Amino acid sequence: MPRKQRNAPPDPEHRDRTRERLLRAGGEVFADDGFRAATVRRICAKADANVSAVKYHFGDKAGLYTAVLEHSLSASLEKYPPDLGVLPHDSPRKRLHAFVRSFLLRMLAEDRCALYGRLMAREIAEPTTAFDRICPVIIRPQFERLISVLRELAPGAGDRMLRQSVMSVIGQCLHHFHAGPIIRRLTPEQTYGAEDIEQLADHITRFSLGGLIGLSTAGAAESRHDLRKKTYKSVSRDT
Amino acid sequence: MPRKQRNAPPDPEHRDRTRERLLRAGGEVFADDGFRAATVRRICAKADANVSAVKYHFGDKAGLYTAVLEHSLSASLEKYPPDLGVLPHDSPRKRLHAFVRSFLLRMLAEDRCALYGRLMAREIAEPTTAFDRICPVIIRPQFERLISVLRELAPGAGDRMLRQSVMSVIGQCLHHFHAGPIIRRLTPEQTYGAEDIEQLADHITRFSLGGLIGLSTAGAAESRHDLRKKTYKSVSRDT
DNA sequence: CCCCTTTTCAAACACTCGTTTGACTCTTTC
DNA sequence: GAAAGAGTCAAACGAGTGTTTGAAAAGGGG
Repeated sequence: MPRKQRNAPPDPEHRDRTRERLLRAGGEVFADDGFRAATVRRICAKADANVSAVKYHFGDKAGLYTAVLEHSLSASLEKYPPDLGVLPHDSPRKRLHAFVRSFLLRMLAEDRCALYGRLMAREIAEPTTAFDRICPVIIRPQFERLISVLRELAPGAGDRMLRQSVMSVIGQCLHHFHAGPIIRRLTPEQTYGAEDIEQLADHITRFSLGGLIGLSTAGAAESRHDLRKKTYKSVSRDT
Repeated sequence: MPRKQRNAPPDPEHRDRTRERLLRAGGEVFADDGFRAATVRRICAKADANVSAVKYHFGDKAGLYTAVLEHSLSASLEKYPPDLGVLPHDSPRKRLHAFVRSFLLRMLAEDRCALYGRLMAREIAEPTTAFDRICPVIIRPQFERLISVLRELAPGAGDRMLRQSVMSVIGQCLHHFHAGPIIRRLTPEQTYGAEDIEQLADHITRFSLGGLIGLSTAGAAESRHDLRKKTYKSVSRDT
């Protein structure tokens, strides 16, 4: 519903649609700076709109933010569907690769459709009031989906091991977003073009596959008493 | 040099040392909120000091921040030395475990000595002007040290694989700090007591050891053409 | 004694933030 | 043409921020 009620815009040439320009500019600024650091003035300047337009169209800054979230969610799901073309009966490792790849693409792709992934990543690092609505419908399902994939890859693993493995996979992916500027400085060889993301998805997938195997097999054998110096009483194997 | 020149404090009972109270309060607030979100008024309230004390003792907010950085660095190195008692001729996997464990402890320990790790983690996610001074003396050496450990664990690995494996290890550790609140909500079973950190260090170490093995061996065998659907022209094996 | 330095304090300054106001333009409807 | 609504705009408001000011307190040295 881009055309509002029935009144035409005041300036038919400049094609009003201030609301949509605000959504677009807001998405970029929120994704770059996060909710708190982003300013409505910067968003409005980028959208070539007056500051009071935020109040008129969205109520306030938080209203614009939630509108941006919902708007970019649909745009992202359109381009990067949850499974990225992988069927549920594909091999688990193939589904793990699809998960990692889509996760990375949603955050790191220079495409505008990657806005939602960046917003989610910021929401994880610095939750806003919108997190309560996002968690059960976005975060939680992805968490459960990844856990089911990992469970197939490590059939004997216990719940704690699976939970922590999910964190290991997610942590690897998110790190390249949150620490992106630092990584670029520390290792300028690492770039984030389309091919780099594909290669990175391969790396994280293989690294995680190996990690799961390492957890399942070598766990009790040697690293147990080799790693620890003072073996705490806890650390009961959870498999 | 806590005692300044030669004059005693104006209030001998209340034990001046405003400067040290500011350092302590500043460390907590900066670690909790990050440099930008932290406010000097909150720090001064916590330190029971006047706002202008920041200007007097440290020049400005940035001066207090760098002073906090240097002050907490020494306190952290005292309790969590770089190698945590691991000798350079220990086995590489033992050194990897020591690295991960000290990395986690420096961030997640409830101890006040973990301030510096938290400050570093915030600096990685949101660099300040102090990052330029910190990078070559703190970040870079840790990066190189971890790379040398991983190189021993995967002798045939190429530079790119090693770099990305470093990011995989660091990313796993940092995730538990940055996403801590979300993890606690998503999986309340995960806590971060002293024993939990030890167990977490075990998990990340084993996961990463397995990941390195998986990268070195299974790399070319199957996952190569199994994972990819449209095989980009890049992705030259770097081993 | 007065002068000097060090340190503290309440108050204000200059700035940015999100938000609000009231008038204004333009279109549609009666 | 008049009334009403949709949308925009410059300007200001109030609350926050980091920073600065100028005076006052306190002790040491001449």
